[in-house]
Amino acid sequence: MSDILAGLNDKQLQAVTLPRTSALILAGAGSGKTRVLTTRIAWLIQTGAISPNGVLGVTFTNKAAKEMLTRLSSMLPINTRGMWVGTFHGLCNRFLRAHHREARLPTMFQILDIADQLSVIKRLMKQMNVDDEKYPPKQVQNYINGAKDEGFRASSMDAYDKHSEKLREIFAEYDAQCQREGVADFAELLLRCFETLAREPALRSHYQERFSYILVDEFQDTNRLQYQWLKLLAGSQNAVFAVGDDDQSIYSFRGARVGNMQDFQQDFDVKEVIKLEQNYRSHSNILNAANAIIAQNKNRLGKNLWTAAGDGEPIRLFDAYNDTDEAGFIVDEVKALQKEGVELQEIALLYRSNAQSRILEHALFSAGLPYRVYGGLRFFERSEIKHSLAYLRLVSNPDDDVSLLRVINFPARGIGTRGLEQLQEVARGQNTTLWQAALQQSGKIAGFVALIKILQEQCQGLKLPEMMDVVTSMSGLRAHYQSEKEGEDRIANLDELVNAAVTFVQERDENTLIDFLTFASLEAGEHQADPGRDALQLMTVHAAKGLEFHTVFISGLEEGLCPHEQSMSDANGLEEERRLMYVAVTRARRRLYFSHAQSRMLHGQVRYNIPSRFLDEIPENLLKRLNTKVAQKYPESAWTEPVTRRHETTPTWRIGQNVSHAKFGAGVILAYEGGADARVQVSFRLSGIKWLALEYAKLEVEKRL
DNA sequence: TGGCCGAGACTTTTT
DNA sequence: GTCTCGGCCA
Repeated sequence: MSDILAGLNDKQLQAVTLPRTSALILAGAGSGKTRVLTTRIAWLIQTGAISPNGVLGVTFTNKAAKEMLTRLSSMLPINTRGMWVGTFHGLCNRFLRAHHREARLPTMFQILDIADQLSVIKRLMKQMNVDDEKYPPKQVQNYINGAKDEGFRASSMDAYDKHSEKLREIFAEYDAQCQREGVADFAELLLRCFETLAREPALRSHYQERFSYILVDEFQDTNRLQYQWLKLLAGSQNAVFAVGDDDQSIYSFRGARVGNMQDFQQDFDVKEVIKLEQNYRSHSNILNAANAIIAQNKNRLGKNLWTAAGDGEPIRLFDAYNDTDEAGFIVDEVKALQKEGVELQEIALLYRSNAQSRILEHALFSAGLPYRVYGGLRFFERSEIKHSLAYLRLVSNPDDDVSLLRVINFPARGIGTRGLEQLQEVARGQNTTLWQAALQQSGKIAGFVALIKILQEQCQGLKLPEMMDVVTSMSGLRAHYQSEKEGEDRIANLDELVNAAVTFVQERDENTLIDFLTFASLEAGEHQADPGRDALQLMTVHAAKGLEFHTVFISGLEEGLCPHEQSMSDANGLEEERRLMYVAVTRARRRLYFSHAQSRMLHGQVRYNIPSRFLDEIPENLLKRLNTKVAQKYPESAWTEPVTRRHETTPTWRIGQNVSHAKFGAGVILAYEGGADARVQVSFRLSGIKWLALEYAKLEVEKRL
């Protein structure tokens, strides 16, 4: 009937044109998930089922939200600007700004990122005299965020001993402190929105009536709170269209709950589960490998990818002598691919952990190959940017203690630790913010107060980019960096911040300071600039999710790295590692390389790892082994045949690891010798130091608590 | 106040 | 191996 449906396959079409009921779309990698999602919205609007206002579209990343809106406006002649399509956090923020009174937040509340949050926690703990050895601030932060992700406040947390009581107490104090300062952390945005909707029937029914169609992307990544939030907005009437892939759930460590997919079918009485299994990305050798790997997982809804595109090339497997050798191999292959005409930006080097990138970078750098590493500091996380934003935040809300502390003595104005301690003392005594306490001070602190007041006056009526200029100059930031030896980059970034403000004002109609500050918090910017240049893409497997490349190298496929040693002890952890492998494999369109190294330098130690068990799970006929090169390159003595046999749960050994032996009891590994008859030196608690041949001695990894 | 040094960490991180 | 953090000193 209309051309927006043209080219959809049967399953996609079925999903797009479902009647108004809740449905679960199991969308495999490369199955056209985003297309289905956006076409569904377009179809609903086009057929008159709903107006653009009645749609709620939720994603996890700004990128995905933007992509949906862009595609939508290319399909339909509508203005997408006012539509409620965005990230969980973005939409909740929008709600909280609109209903700040009901949500009990100040008009200009500001958003804390993880670093800001940590500094609040540290400060608070110092104030409360909590021992940070016993309660590492990072752990406290995880505790608080974990609780909020589950929908809990301090008051509903269990405490069964001194330790958990203390944590709960810090949690409560932390929330009180944020409330005083008028700031909200990421999890707070969601929780506060949820609580407000739950508490205010009028608001709730307003939104429930408005959003009769709710669409959710990456449903497998939702946490408990997000699930409850969706449930609340759906009420008993609205249709939730949940798109996700349980096999690509790789964020459980951040609170994602795959189980939400099962719960969803129950709670929303889902009659329609549609599987999108046709893959439009890869050749079938790649898909068959992915299918074979993921089939080993017991806990899944079940799905098998297929393609009409033919077998394609075999997957190339390289057995490296060590990590340098592995990197050298990749460099050689990349050069060959380059000669074949493959663009560098179409080639990805994936690894399990960031630490692995260094050696690859080194090899690429020596070979003169341009590359781009994802995952470093993002634009809005840079210190000079955070400093100037802190001034801006103070202009907008001087009660923001985090920002005040960040810049009260930066650039240095002679306000030392003692002065600050005194200030904090006063604030604590009066139960107010640092700013309120600072207003009563004289001397240097009064000077700072005056500066902020002047900035506030000067910014009155200015446009955003002009404000930036005023603030960075008058605060002395610019001058400070100009006098710094290595300050050029920082100055350039400050200029870039002004540019960002210009673009922000142009792209959206918003022009207010608070909108920009919110934008800066919720969208931390690109991981690295310079995307125009043709360069290899280096990133973790996590970062690669959602992307695709002509060629993919997956390196470090060794037990202990992938699966990671800290995840392989329990079944759930191992299954998630396998999903990670599945995600990695399905990134490749045409060519896929696996590599592993017999030894590699990790944490300053040489470690000898056996090949990843995931390699064993791939049918041999899909693989092409490329071992010959290494055998020639290295002398007989140094080269040992790749280990292919192995029992189910062979651990990898490293120095310092706790192990236990049937006869000798518990001990610690002192040294390790690799090779054909690998042996370890163990210091046993009761029986002293011994060398043990790994082939015979039954050593077991000591279980962690 | 800044800089230097030693200790300890160190999986992944959409907002 | 390399980065960050905290303590201590000039």
